[in-house]
Amino acid sequence: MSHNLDKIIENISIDCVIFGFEKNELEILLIKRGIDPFTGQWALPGGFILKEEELDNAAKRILEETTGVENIFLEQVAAFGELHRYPDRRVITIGYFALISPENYSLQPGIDTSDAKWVKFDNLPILPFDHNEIVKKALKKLQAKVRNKPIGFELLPEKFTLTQLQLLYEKILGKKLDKRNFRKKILKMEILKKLDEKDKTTHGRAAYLYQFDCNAYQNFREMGFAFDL
Amino acid sequence: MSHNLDKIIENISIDCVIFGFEKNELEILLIKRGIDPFTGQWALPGGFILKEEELDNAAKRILEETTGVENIFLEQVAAFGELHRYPDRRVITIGYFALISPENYSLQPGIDTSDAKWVKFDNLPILPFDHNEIVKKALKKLQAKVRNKPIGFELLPEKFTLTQLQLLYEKILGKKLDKRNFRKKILKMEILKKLDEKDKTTHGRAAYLYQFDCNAYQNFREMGFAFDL
DNA sequence: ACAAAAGTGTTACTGTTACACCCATGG
DNA sequence: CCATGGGTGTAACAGTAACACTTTTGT
Repeated sequence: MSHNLDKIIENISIDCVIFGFEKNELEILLIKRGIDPFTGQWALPGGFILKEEELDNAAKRILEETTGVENIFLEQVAAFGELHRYPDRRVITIGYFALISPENYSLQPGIDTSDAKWVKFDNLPILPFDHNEIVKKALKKLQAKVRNKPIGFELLPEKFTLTQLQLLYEKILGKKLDKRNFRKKILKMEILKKLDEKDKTTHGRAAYLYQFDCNAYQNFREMGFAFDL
Repeated sequence: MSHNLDKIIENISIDCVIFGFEKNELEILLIKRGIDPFTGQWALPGGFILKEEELDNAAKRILEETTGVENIFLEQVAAFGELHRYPDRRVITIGYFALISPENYSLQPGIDTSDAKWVKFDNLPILPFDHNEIVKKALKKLQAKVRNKPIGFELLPEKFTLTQLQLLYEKILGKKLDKRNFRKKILKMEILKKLDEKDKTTHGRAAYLYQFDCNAYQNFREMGFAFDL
């Protein structure tokens, strides 16, 4: 059921790019639109801002209402305002993005949405509006972020192997990394706790599981890496 | 004279953070508001988007109409949408920023603007709306940019000394840099042409003047520095 | 001749890259 | 016992950081 038109700002919307990582694949969360324009097409979860609502809250609310994913931290990407990006009238949209671990959330399509699913990033279809543009920019932002701050906590299950973590980085950056160098680098940060358990689901030798050390991790993220002149 | 209200989108505005560098000081371009709210106060140049206008063009037009500065490249910072940032009604603003060399532009206050001037960044007054927030975020973006790509072309006069360039970097980054290391680093990029002329306006020993080598500079900027994992 | 700013190299250290083999496990 | 993926070290190289004195010029 759509929101009352009186309560929304007609010319500004929000669209969310939600990245997930599952079965060693980078994914993105799409919804099937339940209203015009583009009813029935897969698109980014999005919606309009209420007149009395902060932007960040609007993003959270819209994501929850359309996909059931709640209580996550969304970050702004940019505003997108091409003249005819929205067919009916002039609508400028503000892109948001987030990283989550799909297995921790169950999808429940809601307002204006008839379905919701994770799609492999590599198989992303052509999306309506300028949604492919938004995804592209969100990915760039994510790549820039990965170079500055450690990432992964949000995308991986609680326990994971170093190989999984490396695959995640490779998917985000779109290139292969050296196993030994990657491990050295990531372990030197001292944000990982090695567990006694091993992951036995894989074929060959069992791999040790790791956990993020939340305190160290948070410190690191707040400071960022120092890329100083 | 204000634009016709029918032609603008009421709920979305643009505000511009224009950085300059003059007499070894980082500056910012402010206008004196000629209309409510906040008539008579110094603020960022800003205005509303026309219904049939691209965002980037709107930013250019607004900057030109309010300050006389034209034909420069503006880059988006972010959208700012706090509930009561604009007193009369809900207005979400999109921040833009640019770097220019003040001496190359003459200021001509225009629409809705009674004056325009450069203000030292260190003496920035308290600005109306959330303009101080916008400036803060624009500076962060500028700092991030400086770490990725060479900068300066836009902010310095055609001919400049290495000391001037270093001061510019120090002002942007807000810290002292080592003279020898700075020179080594910047010269190794091979984006500067050493001239035969010297700058005799200073007190002590005269310094050689340099120019940017536009081709090399553009290449460098497009590629960015490689901060690879 | 003195005050002011320009210019210039070296060394130690730190981080990055490239690279190949043995190990544990399940089937 | 073999196929599969896990795990490990080192050496060359590149970049960064710390550091102080001499040179040129105008007054």
